[in-house]
Amino acid sequence: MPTKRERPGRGDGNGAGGSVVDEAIGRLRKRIESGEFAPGHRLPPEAVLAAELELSRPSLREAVRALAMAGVLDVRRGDGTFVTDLHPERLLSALGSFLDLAQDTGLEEMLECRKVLEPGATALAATRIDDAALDGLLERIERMRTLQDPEELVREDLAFHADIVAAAGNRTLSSLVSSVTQRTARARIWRALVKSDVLSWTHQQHMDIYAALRARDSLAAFTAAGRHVGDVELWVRERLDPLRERTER
Amino acid sequence: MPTKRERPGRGDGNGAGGSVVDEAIGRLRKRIESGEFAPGHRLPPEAVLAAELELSRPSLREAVRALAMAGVLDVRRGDGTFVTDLHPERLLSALGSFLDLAQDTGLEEMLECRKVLEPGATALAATRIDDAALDGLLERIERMRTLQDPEELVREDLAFHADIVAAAGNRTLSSLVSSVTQRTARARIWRALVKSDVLSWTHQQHMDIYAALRARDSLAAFTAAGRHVGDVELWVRERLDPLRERTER
DNA sequence: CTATCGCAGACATCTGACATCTTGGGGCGC
DNA sequence: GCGCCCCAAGATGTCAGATGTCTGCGATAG
Repeated sequence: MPTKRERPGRGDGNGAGGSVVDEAIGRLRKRIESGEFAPGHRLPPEAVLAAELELSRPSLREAVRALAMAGVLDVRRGDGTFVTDLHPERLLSALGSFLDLAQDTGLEEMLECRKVLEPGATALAATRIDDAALDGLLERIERMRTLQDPEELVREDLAFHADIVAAAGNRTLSSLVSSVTQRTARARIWRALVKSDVLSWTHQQHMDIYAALRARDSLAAFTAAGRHVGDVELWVRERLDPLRERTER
Repeated sequence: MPTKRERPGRGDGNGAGGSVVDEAIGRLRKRIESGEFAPGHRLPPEAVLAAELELSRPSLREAVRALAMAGVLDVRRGDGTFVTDLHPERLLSALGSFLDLAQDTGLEEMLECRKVLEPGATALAATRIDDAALDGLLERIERMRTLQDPEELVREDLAFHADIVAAAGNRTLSSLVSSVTQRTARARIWRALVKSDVLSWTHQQHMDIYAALRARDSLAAFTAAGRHVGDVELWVRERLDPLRERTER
């Protein structure tokens, strides 16, 4: 029997699975991989494509919608369906936009990822950051001293770290970090935690990181970022653990 | 008409956008976020859900398919549609499988990400790895000495590093690394590069990493992994650059 | 008590049609 | 001749209805 089509557990759904739609996704994927549908390419109208793949338009639309969700295709109403630029950061950001649905139990894992990512990214940034970006960072630090609204403050803190990673000049790395960071940024979580005592030590640590970057000192940047994230992790953990016991079933 | 439905730019497709389907995706997302649809929960039949959201079944199916692709929903034919466990690694691996569609120009960025990720992950693994995992690593190293087929060898090398990251005990971190690593693992690229001279230094470096892990020495593990990835980067770069000039348009 | 059969429910898919938006060209006025 | 406006073609967006097929569980017979 050539195609017995047993069910491979349908692990994550994509690939060439048992359904017509999954198979269409796989076929479209292959045609993109092969270069037949290059980045920026406009693919045939839905009706034509559906005929080629031998399925109905609604089913094709499901496949296209799925690929659009993954950041691979870009459908423009009234115009056509196009292949995106397929830049890693686009695919990663599509991925990351769903990461904040993760269970709260994953928060510690996320923080641990930050602990791995940010020191390296900051060290990398120290070798490449330009003066304009440095001035911007200093500006953000100063602004954080004046802000009172916790939500605004968290946003600014996030932007501070995002700017640093962006200064590393690796957009893939940026997307990776933002995927993880965004997850820890749920306002509703932080709002209950943020108190006035945060500013005291975060400000100093931000200044340490800034100074290391200004000096283009990778090692110091690595150390400062590592300590900062580590302290944040401790701070969050000791405030979250008692809260978790209460919500335990 | 009550809902004027203006278009807010339709950023990357998801969220509550201009189309009925996008809005349905956003609404389902919110209901999952709010806890109304908890992990493992079975959501209403398509017909009922379509009625609730005030759209047709094909459109609802597009939304459901998109969320299934993102690893948020799990549709079982003949049974129903369920919310997955929403573990970060599931969400990451679901859309992460599309990362290898990224343009080849991103390969250097990917390697740089590995340079940031692997040392930290390896250092973390040094604090948590158990003896069984260590034995498994040694076994892989030995197996790599005997293998000849480049493809098999690359696969084994990948598994070696994946096992280390897995030993760090952070599944989110594992998925993150595998997203990046998998991208650099395109067999067609490596097959042209791998030569017999690879084994000499990779074997020694793998042994260094193994020794550091066995000693539970985080710092040594960090250093060894960093040097290994750095050397791989250099090795790839000096073999890829001349090849790139040739394929330049 | 167990194993098998059958039915109801749920997803899978198709056919066909209509609505709406984008785009580019033709007609009109200047 | 040049530029603006309008409209028609094409593409996606959405819907309705109908039928196939599989899963899971209860009923039934051994």
